[in-house]
Amino acid sequence: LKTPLKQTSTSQLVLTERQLDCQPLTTPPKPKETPPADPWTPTSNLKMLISAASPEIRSREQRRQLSDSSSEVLQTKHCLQEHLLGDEYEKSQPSRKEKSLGLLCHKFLARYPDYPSPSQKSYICLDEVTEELHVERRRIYDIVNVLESLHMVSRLARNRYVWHGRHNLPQTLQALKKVGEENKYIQQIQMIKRREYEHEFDPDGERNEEMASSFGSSEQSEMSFVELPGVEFRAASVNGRKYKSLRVMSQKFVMLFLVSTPQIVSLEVAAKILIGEDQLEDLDKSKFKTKIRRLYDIANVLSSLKLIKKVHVTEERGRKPAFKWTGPEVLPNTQDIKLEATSTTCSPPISESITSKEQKIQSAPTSPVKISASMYLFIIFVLETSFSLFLSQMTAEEIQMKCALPSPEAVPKPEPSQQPALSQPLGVCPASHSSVSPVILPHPQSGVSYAIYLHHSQAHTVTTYSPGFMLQPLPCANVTGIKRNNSKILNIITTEEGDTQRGPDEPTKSLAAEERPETKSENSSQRCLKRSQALPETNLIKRRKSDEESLDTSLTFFPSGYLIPLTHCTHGNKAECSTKEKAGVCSLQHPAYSSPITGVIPMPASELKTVNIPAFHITPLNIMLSPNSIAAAPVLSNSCLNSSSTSSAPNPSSSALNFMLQHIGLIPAGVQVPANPVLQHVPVSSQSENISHSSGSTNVQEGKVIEFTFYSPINESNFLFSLQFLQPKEPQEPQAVTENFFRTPGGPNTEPALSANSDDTQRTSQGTLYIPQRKLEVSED
DNA sequence: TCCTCCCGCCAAGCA
DNA sequence: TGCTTGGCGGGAGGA
Repeated sequence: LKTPLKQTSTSQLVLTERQLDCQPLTTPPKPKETPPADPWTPTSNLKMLISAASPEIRSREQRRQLSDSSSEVLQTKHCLQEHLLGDEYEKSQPSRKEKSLGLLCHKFLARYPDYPSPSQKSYICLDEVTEELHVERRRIYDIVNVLESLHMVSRLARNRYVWHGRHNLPQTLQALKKVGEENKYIQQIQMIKRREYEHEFDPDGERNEEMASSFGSSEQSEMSFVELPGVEFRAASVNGRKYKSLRVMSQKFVMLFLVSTPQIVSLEVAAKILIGEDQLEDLDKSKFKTKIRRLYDIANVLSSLKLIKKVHVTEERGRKPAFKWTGPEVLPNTQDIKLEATSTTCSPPISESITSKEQKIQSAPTSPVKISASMYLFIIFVLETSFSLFLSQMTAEEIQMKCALPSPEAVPKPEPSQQPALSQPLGVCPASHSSVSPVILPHPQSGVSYAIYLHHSQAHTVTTYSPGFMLQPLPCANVTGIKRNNSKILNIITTEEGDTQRGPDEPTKSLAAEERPETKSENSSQRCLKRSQALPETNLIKRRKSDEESLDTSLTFFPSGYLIPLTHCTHGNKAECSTKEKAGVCSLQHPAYSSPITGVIPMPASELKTVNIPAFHITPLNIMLSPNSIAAAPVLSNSCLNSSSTSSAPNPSSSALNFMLQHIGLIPAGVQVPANPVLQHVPVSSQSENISHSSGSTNVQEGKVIEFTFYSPINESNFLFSLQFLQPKEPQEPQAVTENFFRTPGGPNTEPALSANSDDTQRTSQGTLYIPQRKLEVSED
């Protein structure tokens, strides 16, 4: 059926006319025909626009006065319309825009005070509303559902609602933010954005598989309506349709804003997340369009409430509609504040619960010293990505030859008595999971947990830690020096937080106290790989898969790798080293020293053909971790990097970069920096000063470099990073790319200085992030 | 042409 | 059983 064409007949309101013409009506017939007091006319809508633009006149009484005073004018206009010709009259009809849900919502809101007196409840009768506003019930439901999602109204009975106004709004937003964090919307947003990029270069990529992985726990996390205590939810068909309800969609939409930084959400991303939670596999176009439609409905109401505002995010691929949160800032609740205060005044015991720890971290987003949880996640991600890329592009032989690492047999096993004082010798762990034991590293803010697969022989050292917070920094070891290549890789795979979804054979539930069985089936490894796909980029997975043939099969199931210097961890025995290790991957050069960590993101030569200028690199270079730092970093020595030459040039990991930039506030959430570098001169944004979680050492040097220190809540160490905005003035040879890659504070290819501070409280790691200079803008309509 | 979203069908669910 | 509620998608109007 088509939308009824506009009628050109005479006098009455368009809507009234339409209602009379169109049978049957969903709206019950009016008991009596009364002259419209506030009809849909351009004048009335102009009135609404004016009132909407002026909050002062938004009170109910003033509105009604306006309406009354203009009624005569309106009637006169109607008389004029009666004498107009059909075309003219049609032109005089309210345009589509004037009948928008947003304007209707304005009218609806004008009927009730923002903050009604608690003693005097306002009731909403739908029949009255539809009558007075001259709209169909269906439209009122749209409005009421969104208002109900914010607990501005609640349903009393059929046709009857209670108006709460904005009294509950702060509480509601706080609750929604909390739920949004628990549902890991940050990660989902990042995942979608990342995938968008990858899809550009890999349209046939295995997106669904990765998405499914990233939304793996969505069924579990899929929540119904978020209620507030004291605000009862009595939706009529709540049980049957709650998952698709506009109410729930509205709440989720709001959550996306509340957890995003900056608080800009594009419709596309929101729709994908909402679809992803419903049914990922059927990610078809019609479903997407439907979600977008609903989001427009919701956005119109939220805009009327002045909670969001439409903007456009301009990126490389064009202009995208998005919405920016303009509502009240949602502060941590009192419990979080209390936790924060506690954490700053005394050292919490090691056995402090994860939840408390997370809350503490979450509650200090603007701490001048501590890193935000997002930043922490970013570090994990960058390092993971770096190493994944590295792994995916170097065959075992290459690793062996280029790194020229001694075989594990050549490495003397340290005496057990020495181990506590020694930093953890690290290397590439054999991919065979038979020798690894998992622990969970919970991500503080958004809930993604990292399952860290320790070597079997290492697991026991972890069990000495508090099970409540499994990874704890140990007293600083006596560091006498740091050399490269002393690495033992611990596998880290990302998992969704919900342990309940794991099978009984899946080990991460056991936290640190459990050891992994010595033997682990290949299927388990594959499951690990699958879960690991939640974070690595799709093309990485593909590349990794394509490289399986060239890699030892033991690497096939090597989801990702981290170098985690764990003091007190014994290095694995020889039996734990697979053939891969024998090939030099899991070799230990100097067991007595901790590992300086240097990362690289190789770029295949094929990409260099089209990307001949290294606009940016994300290179956690020369990350020097104190031996007692429990941190993650990609494993690759400078010597490896240098010898990589042109065959393994850096790959700009745009996803990681975007993650980084967005979470330090340099670019909006809806903006992506593409992988293809386009060099534009953009001075370092003043936003760089808004790195609220940076330390006092943050500074901008000549508008080109930002250094910031962040604090790892897990190992309680500081990391020093610098963002360098590069503007190459001339194309560089691939070799130059490689050279730049190794830039360190001391210059290219310099030996990283030992940065472990003598003061234990200032243990520092360093890295350099090369950021492209790009133009990114958010425009408002 | 694409974006925006009005409009009303019709099924689920309630009284 | 009639009415309420609301998912859904066609397609109109606007940019």
